[in-house]
Amino acid sequence: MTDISKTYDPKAVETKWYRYWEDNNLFRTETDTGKKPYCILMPPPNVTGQLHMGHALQDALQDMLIRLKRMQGFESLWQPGKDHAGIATQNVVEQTLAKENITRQSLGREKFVERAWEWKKQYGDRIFQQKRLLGDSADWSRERFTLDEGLSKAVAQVFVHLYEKDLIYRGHYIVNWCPRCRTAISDEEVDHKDHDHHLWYFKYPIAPTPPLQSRGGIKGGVEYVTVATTRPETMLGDTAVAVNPKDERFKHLWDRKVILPLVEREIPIIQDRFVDPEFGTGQVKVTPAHDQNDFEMGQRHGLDFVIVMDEEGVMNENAGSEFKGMDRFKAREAVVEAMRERGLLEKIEDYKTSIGHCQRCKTMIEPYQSLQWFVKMKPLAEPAIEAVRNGSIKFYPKRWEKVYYAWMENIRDWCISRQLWWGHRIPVWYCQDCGEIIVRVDTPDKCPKCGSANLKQDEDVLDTWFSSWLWGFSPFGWPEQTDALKYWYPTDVLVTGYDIIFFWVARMIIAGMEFMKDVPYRAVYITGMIKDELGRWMSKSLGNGIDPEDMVKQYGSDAVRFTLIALASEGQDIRLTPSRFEGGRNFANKIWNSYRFLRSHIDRLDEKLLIENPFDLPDDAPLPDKWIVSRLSDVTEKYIENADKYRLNDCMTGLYDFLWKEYCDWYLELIKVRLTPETPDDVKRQTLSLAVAVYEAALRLLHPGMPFITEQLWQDLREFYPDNLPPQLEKTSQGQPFAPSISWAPFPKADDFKRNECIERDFEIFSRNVESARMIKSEHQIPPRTAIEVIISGDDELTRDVINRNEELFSALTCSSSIIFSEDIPKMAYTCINRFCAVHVIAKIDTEAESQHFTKEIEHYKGLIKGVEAKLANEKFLAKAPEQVVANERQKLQSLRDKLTEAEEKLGLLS
RNA sequence: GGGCGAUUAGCUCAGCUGGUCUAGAGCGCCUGCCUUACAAGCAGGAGGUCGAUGGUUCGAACCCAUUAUCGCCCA
Repeated sequence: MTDISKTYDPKAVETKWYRYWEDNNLFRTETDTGKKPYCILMPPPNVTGQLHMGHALQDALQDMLIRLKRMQGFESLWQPGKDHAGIATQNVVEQTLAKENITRQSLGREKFVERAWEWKKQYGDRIFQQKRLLGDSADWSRERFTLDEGLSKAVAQVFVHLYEKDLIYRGHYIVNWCPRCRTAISDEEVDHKDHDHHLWYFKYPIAPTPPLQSRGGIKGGVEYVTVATTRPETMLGDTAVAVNPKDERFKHLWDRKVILPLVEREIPIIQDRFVDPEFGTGQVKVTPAHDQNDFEMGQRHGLDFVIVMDEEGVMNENAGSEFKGMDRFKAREAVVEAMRERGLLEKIEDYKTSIGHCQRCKTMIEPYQSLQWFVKMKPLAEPAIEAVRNGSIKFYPKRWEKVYYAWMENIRDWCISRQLWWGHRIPVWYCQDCGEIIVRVDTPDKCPKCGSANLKQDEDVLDTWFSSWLWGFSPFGWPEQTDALKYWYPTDVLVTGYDIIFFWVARMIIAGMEFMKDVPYRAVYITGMIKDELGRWMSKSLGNGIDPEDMVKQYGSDAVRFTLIALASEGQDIRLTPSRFEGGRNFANKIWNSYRFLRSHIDRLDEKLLIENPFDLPDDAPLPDKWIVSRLSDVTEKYIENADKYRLNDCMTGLYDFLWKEYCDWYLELIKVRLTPETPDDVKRQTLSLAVAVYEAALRLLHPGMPFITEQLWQDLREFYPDNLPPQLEKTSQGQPFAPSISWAPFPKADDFKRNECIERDFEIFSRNVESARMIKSEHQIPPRTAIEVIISGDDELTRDVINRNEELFSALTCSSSIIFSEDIPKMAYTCINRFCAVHVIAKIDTEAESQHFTKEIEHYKGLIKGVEAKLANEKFLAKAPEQVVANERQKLQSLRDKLTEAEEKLGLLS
């Protein structure tokens, strides 16, 4: 570091060191080092993904843990990977094609998939390049992609395994259908939102035979039932009307039929105990192919299933010629209108209801009957529940365990087939000749039953999460029993947000228990989510996102990381504004400048090498030295404790306070007394050796959270040591690929440094009294550099002893010419009482300077008063300005006059 | 309807097992300092009856009950 700039400039530093780390393979891991393994699985981002603040937060936390464990001597693997993101990627590629006026269908499946791979090759690495800007120390050489050959094999293997265990089945069921994505999605991918909606009441005429038994509801000779619905267009697919068998009101309708209007289909009236008599009229329409409850009712009563829409939500021929070809919402209006025209619309009520939307594209979900593949989850869930219950996996914060149980205990079957082209194609083949279903990992060439080669593979692909849920073991080569699998599994901690506990965390645990018979990780650290300053989610549509890459450019990566970690307390959401990163930047700058201070003093020494064991302090070492070492020990101990509990924010704020307040504000200020030109070089060297040693240890403590600046400064201070290495590194870098880096230096331990609570108490006595004296000076406008006489009273032996032994330091920090202990306090003295004693200050007042000061102040106030008076004398102002503004001006005038009077009085006293 | 979280200084938030909590930090504000590491800084200061009510306790921001407001998740 030839030229140390006055402010820290992260740009040059960050790219330089990231390249150094990668070039020297410092993040590479091996399975045969004899070290204990430590592993975090990086939640695989979508290939379509751009880095957002959530990644930045979670990566900062993960990287901090990974770097910490690496420094603590673990073989520390951060396993990276990407997710093929079926729907998202398919959408992006389709949009690209649309620009060339090509549709997916016109291109054909094979070509389309090729294009998707091309897209992935071209853009898929963007997010990992961005992650490098954050300083992520992942082992990139181990990167995996969910569509890679190995992982695809794992997916097929799992499918076959579950199918053979009868845990995967295929059937016609109601699924959540997204008409825009044109695929089924799972329950978890549906967001329910409350809407102000309507309830339409339709009258269905009762079929004339058998003869009328009751006179209820007869109008103009025709009898009706009235059903209420929130989705009028589905009435075209009604195949029954249902009433509750206990509902006495409708006993007369049993065994009757109604004529479904518009379609003119005769449908039965059935009795089903799941009908809620309170809903609408208590008579409900039944649309088995378009509603979950109705579907079940349809099965119970053997009703027809009439699908009235196609996969894009457009009415089909079953809806009748009047409605065929209409979009479902258009059809809704048309059906209502048609019913009105026929006099069959009884009324419309306002109604609040919850409507499902596709999480990805926000389109309203259509409950839709179709042929899909499902996983039976209940039997799989049981061991996963047990794993958390018996403590094999712990959640941080613990409350998320409840959420996990709630979902697991009410788990429903998982719809895993997707009507997409980009993804793992379902490993099922249908013999076109004999109808045999063949389920296997490798493509069969002929039917095992009839020998026919006329086989057709299932058209659908699997839910992307069907590969992600294997992420606990698939990156290590499963199903092969690789060294990596044996070494790293189970991993240590998963760090992720609460938004994917169901999607991913829970399912990963299920998969781990089923396929590895062990948990995939021992801890789950659930982070909060990043929100905007109003507490809203960041989203493209709101335009309230903060781009981490911009923030890194503006404030530096370390500043962004520090800020995010410091803000991340116990999984609380974080309200973020860009200005929050200033705190991190200022801290980085503080670290930088404290190094400038150390360096500039070392540069002034004739012999620049520092002594080797500055922590071995003699008993008569200065108080500040013993104190800072003790504080270092304490902050180290607390850091390690907090890191074990995933309270990483406390780790960071602890270091912040240590470095800024204790090291810089107190310790460095105190050693300045020993760094004057008059001090002999060997005293300076002694002093600086400890100052640098403490600083170097602090850099190591700080490195997991702020990797770049710490590497830069650590590399620079190597120069002060024999062999260009701080003493500790040599001891432990044996056997490692040798490139000196703080990222391989040993992480400090609390007992590397001597904790001394007596010294800390002494220091508190000292510092409290310094503060008292300073406060008096500040309160009474005594300029900092004006010498004062200090008298201390009410002290005890310890206080007197501490002050006496550190008189020189006390004088230096308070600019005092004398310190005496006395109970005889002159009347002129200013007094401040603290916990230990009373501090009195007698200042020699520089009358001339004070006079000048007050004269200046008086002029200043007079000028301001003149201005305000002029304003208040202006009639136009008084007439036109808002009342509040005028009142403010009056108030301002009064306070200025008060201040003027005060200043004039003080000036009077001086003369 | 069920569950969870939040409510502490003007703002954003810490406060872990009840006891140096006589409640802290950052930002903002006020006063004074360009003291040869740092004005992205230094030295001081003002500002809070910890959402409300009741209870447990020698002692409550913290535990319990009730309640209010806001947010999230599930149905």
